[in-house]
Amino acid sequence: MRSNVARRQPETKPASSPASRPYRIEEQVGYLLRRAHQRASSIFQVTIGDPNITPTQYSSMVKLHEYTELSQNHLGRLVGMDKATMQGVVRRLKERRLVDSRPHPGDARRTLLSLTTEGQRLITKLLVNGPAVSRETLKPLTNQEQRQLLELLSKII
Amino acid sequence: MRSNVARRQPETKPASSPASRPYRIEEQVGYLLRRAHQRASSIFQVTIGDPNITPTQYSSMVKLHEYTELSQNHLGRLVGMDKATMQGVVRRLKERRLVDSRPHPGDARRTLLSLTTEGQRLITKLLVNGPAVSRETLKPLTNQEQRQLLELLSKII
DNA sequence: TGGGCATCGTACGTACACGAACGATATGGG
DNA sequence: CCCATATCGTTCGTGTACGTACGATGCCCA
Repeated sequence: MRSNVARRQPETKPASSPASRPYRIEEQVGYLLRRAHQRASSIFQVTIGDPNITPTQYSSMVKLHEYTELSQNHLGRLVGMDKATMQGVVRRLKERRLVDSRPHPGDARRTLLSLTTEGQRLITKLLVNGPAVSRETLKPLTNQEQRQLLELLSKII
Repeated sequence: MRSNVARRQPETKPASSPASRPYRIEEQVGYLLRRAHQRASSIFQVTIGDPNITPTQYSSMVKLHEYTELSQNHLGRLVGMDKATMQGVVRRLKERRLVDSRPHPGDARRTLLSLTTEGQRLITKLLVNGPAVSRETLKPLTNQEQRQLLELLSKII
């Protein structure tokens, strides 16, 4: 198609705006968010202080540290995770004895989650490194740009 | 709440900067990037025009559309994906007959990938919707903010 | 008070994402 | 020419992430 070598400027004129730029995957938000998230995760992994704790496990433990006790569903909503995803995260935390559970007294459908003593100890330790993770991730930006980025990301969630 | 109901201000004084704000998970880049990426992915899924094509499959096909033929490793570098991840993406695209492969003439280690005719047809169709995905994802922002966000994300990758 | 509807947690399937290890091949230096 | 080293693609294991379906339970209201 096109003619001999194919490439550059595929025949999609977006037709939307007249003077629209060519469509480059590297300039699309979704692509940039995926790459940025990749980088942030890898910085987290080497900076947080325990290579076996993942970002989602960390957020879950931080929330449990704040609230003391939460149902699995409620925790999932607080950290922005699907209940199906939450299930796996909680299972792994329980297997490692960082989280414990007991049935909800008044609602037999729910399970109340809380940190074990070891979980408390670990999250207290990891929280010290939390700021360093963000600092390292945002390093390429000036202070003002850092604030801007956080604000813009908040707006599109 | 503020006082007796269990928390706020856990006892971690970050100790780094004197006047540092309390550490809230919702204000950390990594967390915001995860949430933003989630939202972008779900917008992609309902907007791109084929629910069976994922964002990474899409980027891979766009690159193959641009370059005509690429080794698996090279493609992975272009779209920012690990070679192990690439393996699965390519396998699924081949299973659906959207991508084909042939051995590299001069290097027996490599496999050259290209779009099949059906792959060409599909990506040409999906590319029409590409801009709409980004537009929808960036909808909460003004034009200037949109440009800012893209620039800031590029900087931290 | 009972039936319909929502919510909670679980299970299964699919797809990313990456580290680690591996075999095959390529390449450069001695 | 041969070996050390690097690259290419594969496989395995672990951990998100979400849709869908399911059973159990709770709750509202007719």
